Amino acid sequence: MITIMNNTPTHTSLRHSRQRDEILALLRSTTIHPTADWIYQEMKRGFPHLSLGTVYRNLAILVEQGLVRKLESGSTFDRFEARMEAHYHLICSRCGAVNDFDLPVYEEINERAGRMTDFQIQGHKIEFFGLCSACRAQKP
Amino acid sequence: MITIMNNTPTHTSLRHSRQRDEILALLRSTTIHPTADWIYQEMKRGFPHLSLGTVYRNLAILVEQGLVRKLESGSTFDRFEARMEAHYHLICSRCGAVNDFDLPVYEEINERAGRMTDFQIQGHKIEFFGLCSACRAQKP
DNA sequence: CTACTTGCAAACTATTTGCGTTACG
DNA sequence: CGTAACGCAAATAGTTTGCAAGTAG
Repeated sequence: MITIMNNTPTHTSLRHSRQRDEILALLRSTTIHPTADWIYQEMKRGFPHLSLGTVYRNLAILVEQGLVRKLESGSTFDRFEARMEAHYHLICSRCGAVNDFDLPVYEEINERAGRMTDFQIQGHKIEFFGLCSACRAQKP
Repeated sequence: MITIMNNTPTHTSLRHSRQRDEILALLRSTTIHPTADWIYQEMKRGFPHLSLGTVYRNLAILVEQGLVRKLESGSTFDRFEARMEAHYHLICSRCGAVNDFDLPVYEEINERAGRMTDFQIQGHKIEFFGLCSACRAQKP
């Protein structure tokens, strides 16, 4: 049996750096959908001279390589995740926390939508918003 | 029959200004989901000394009054709309154009989601992305 | 060796804010 | 009149970029 790899050449270098590997490892180790600055702060222990520019540059490369996804989480700053299968998100409208939300993905909705528009639909995104349990417990 | 108006006092002034009225009128007259800068450019004809700060300040007030909604459209800039009933959006992943998309709104999905999480769900947002007809026609 | 990557610092973009003046109600 | 709203300009915040030096392959 022959397996065909979908190794679309990414036009991006195959070179690694300890910094880039660590950013990916960090993103894979958490479900909090970190910001660039969170990653930066976290990594400064191991890389005392780390630059925020390096974090942003590597995040862009990882996104381009399809290893990381950027979330425009409805805040003033972006968040990132390394969980690449389709899934939805739950966003706390008070504290901004982002959780994965494993509602079954509506695959059919793209086709259904495609029949209703001249857009060529590529996908969809669902974000639920509400109050996380911590914020629900707090005073107004 | 007594109709109870849900006139929650908005804690926002009831005062008008020609600029604010015009911003709302502009937003109500279009379906393109304008940016603050688009509104600014558009209004400069009638208000030659208009300030971008004024546009932003009024947009914030209109949002607070529930007359306008801010869309974080997945770009570096925000877009605004005055169509306030629940509806979804279609976003061109090449040119960033935002269209309304009148797929019937899944009301039930909030309750269903609520049973699956300790978040107190307030609502959801669906964005479809793809290529608009103009971009589909273009060369890569 | 030779690019790709880094750290540093400056630049950029969208948005917000302080302040003295204008104008709506 | 009093105070919300204005225009102007400076300030923020998050992100991007130019450059000289470092480093992975």
